[in-house]
Amino acid sequence: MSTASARRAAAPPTRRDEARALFRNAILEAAEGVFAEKGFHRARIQDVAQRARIAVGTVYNHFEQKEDVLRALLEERTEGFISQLDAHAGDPADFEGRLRARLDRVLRYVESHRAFFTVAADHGLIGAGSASATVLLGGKAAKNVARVRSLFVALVEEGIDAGVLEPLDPLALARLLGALVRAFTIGALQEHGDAELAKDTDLVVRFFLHGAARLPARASKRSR
Amino acid sequence: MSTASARRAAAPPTRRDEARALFRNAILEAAEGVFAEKGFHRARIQDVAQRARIAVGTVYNHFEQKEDVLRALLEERTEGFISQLDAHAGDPADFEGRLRARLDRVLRYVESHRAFFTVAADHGLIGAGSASATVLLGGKAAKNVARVRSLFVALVEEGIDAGVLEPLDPLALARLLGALVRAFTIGALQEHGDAELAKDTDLVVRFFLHGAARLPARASKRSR
Amino acid sequence: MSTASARRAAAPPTRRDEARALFRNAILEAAEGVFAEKGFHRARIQDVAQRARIAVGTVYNHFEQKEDVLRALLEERTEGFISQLDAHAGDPADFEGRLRARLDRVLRYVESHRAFFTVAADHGLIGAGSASATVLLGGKAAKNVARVRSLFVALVEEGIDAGVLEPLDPLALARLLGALVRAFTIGALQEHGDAELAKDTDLVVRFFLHGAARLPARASKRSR
Amino acid sequence: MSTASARRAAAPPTRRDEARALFRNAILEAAEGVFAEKGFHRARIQDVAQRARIAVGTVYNHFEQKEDVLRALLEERTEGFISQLDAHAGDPADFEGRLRARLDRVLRYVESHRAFFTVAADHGLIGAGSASATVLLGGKAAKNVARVRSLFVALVEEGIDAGVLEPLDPLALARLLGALVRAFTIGALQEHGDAELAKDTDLVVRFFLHGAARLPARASKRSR
DNA sequence: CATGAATGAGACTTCATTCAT
DNA sequence: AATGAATGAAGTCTCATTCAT
Repeated sequence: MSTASARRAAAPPTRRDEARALFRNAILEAAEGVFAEKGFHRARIQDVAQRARIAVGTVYNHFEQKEDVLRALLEERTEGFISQLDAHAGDPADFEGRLRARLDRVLRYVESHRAFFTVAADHGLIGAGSASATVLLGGKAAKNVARVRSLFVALVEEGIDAGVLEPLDPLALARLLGALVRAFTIGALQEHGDAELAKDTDLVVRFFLHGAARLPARASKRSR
Repeated sequence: MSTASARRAAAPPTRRDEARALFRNAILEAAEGVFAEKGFHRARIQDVAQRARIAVGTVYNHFEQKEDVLRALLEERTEGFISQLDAHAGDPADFEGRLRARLDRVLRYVESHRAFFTVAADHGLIGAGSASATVLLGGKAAKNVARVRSLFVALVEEGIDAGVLEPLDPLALARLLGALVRAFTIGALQEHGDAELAKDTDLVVRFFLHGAARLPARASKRSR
Repeated sequence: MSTASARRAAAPPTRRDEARALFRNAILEAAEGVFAEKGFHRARIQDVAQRARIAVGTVYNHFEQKEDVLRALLEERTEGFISQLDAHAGDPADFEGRLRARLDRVLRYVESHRAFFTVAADHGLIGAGSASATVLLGGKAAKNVARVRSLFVALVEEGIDAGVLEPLDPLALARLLGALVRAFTIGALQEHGDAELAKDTDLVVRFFLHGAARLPARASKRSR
Repeated sequence: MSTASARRAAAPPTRRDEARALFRNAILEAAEGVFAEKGFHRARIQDVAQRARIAVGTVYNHFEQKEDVLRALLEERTEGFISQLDAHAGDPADFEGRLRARLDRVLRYVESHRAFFTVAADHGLIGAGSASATVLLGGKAAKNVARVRSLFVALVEEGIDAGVLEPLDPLALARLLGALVRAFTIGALQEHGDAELAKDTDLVVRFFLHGAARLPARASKRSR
């Protein structure tokens, strides 16, 4: 996009580059709020501009179209989600521990970015997307969805390899996991806007591993 | 729902009533297709009229606003979903059997109404809805969502009472079940438009009851 | 465009067809005036609508884009110009007479459609067009220009065949004739908005045939 | 025209003046190209700046408005046209020779400034102008048009005085001459972008003096 | 009641112009 | 002065809704 910034990719960001980034960020943050409140279609560029305290035209200096704002928002912020879901250095060694650590991070992350994930829900970031979103964003969003999905797949494959998960179709397992995450993040937020998501990490792990059925009085229980 | 039919619930439908119903139905069916293809906002009343092979004005003789078409579509078609999810006369007596039967019906139903459920996904019928949909449909859709949710709750409570499910928070259990249904219907459809949903009934039941963890050669199995 | 009217191409125009034509005409007439006054780019669709005493949207029911209004105006009205320039039944037999009759009609026609030809001048109908017009109208206008030009060419070829014109390059002769027509119609109108064009027919013919040089007391005159 | 240069008409140009002139020139040249390609309205100041390899703001340091760039371009470059059309020191003494020499220069000049004259055509420099141009440029362009016209008038009056041209209305004769020049410059360029205009000088002179009619085998020819 | 053209509010987007650096 | 991002007025076009036939 910016020829200038491309030319000096290696150089330290100039003051001008920083200013650009500030505006860009302000726009995305404003858009996040407005889209979350009104939905993408009902949100006017003017609303976004107003909330960002800039002029309408300025939005168009940073994004070619309204849709591009949504796309950028999605792409930009998905990174955070993905990096939480990804393995971190200090994660426990055993699968269940790793799983819990990663889901815990994800739940906390979503909790602290409610507005964004309300928007994301509209546009198929996690689990199933919507028809209109698919039409709207075309293949662009698909990339993000695919990345998230492949992370889920990798995670369940890890579990299968560790002998913790039943060696079923990894796609089906990943779908289960994705559904759980979706349900206990976006789903929960939509039932109670102020839900504390992170407190359900254990439940999610439990549901994922053992489902809802009554657990027999297990030897494992005694050992606790 | 339909004021007209409610008013004369007892009286036999006149020819005029039938004609009205025909138009209404044609409109709803057309809308289902158009909404599924383009998303509600991108769909023009004219598109709906065209597909129904009627004039634009005629749509307005049956629905006050564009949104009413969506609402009616949602309300009308949700009935079917709910009645599949509801208990039927010949359902098995044991909880797992009942659960399987009911989920199987639901999966089949969704499979045979793909277009509608693509729309429904956009508007929060099952599991979590979207921000824009909530704004758009206001309290009207909430009622349907609530009905579906309470059916899920009732179902899991049945399972708890039967001693099959762990006596956890029924809302959490219901959310798990809803998430599974959503993932293996709408979620699956969006990954493969031509997915055969019903073949996954067993998987859904299994996931719901036992999760994804490796099942040990269990004593519980023998005891059956 | 109108499927309906196509379906009954042969049938007599319905009342609806007539209404369409009325609107279309009103729009074109309004556009003619507005474009002539302000130029195409400065003319707003709203100006056209206002002058036609209709709503903005109505313009768009008849023309897809603003440019289409200009195109239609050009195409539609060029017919008249061409039919005046074309041979008529009662035209004299000798070349000079025919030429005079045809030019006379053309001058009268332009005189009675000043506004249109002021617009046309902007867009290359007669003689040379403008850069912006070429960009603007693309190949569409080219067709009309070509038709007019070929009429001029045919006319001069007639003159050559009749032995009245020097057998020079017909394209050059046609360019001369076109230039004369342009100069004594649009050119004259732009010098004096209220010029009476038709009184210059003789001058145009004279210039075309004999140029501006002083005519000697010619033998040719005697020989008549 | 340039206030700065007028103020110090007598003083030698400082380095600063020269720098100004360089920028001004670069802008005008860029504008010439852009206007010719896209037409004035479609051309953005940014396009001009880009082609001149300067910033948008710089254009505004040299011209108050976009229209001023067009005006300056027209005024500045018209000088050249006029000075070619004007009498030069070494021009032949007889009228036809003078006429031919002057037209030849004009045709060559236009040929070597194609882009400009494509723009000029849009804005009424020679012969008839356009409605939008008249509105746009107001009285400013009129001055140039008037100058060119008066040159044509002076030229034909010379011819009348010399007894070479018929003593008709000089305005009409001038219009004829202008029309010919227009047709064989701009007109020709628009038919073939790469036309060699100068080779038609003889034709223009011939048409102007004797029109298109077949010339009798004249005694005058022998007498040369 | 069906029809489909008319209506006009509304929103995106463009781009001339300004201005802080 | 040069720069180029910010500004916001303005105009095109869309489409839900109305209404005369």
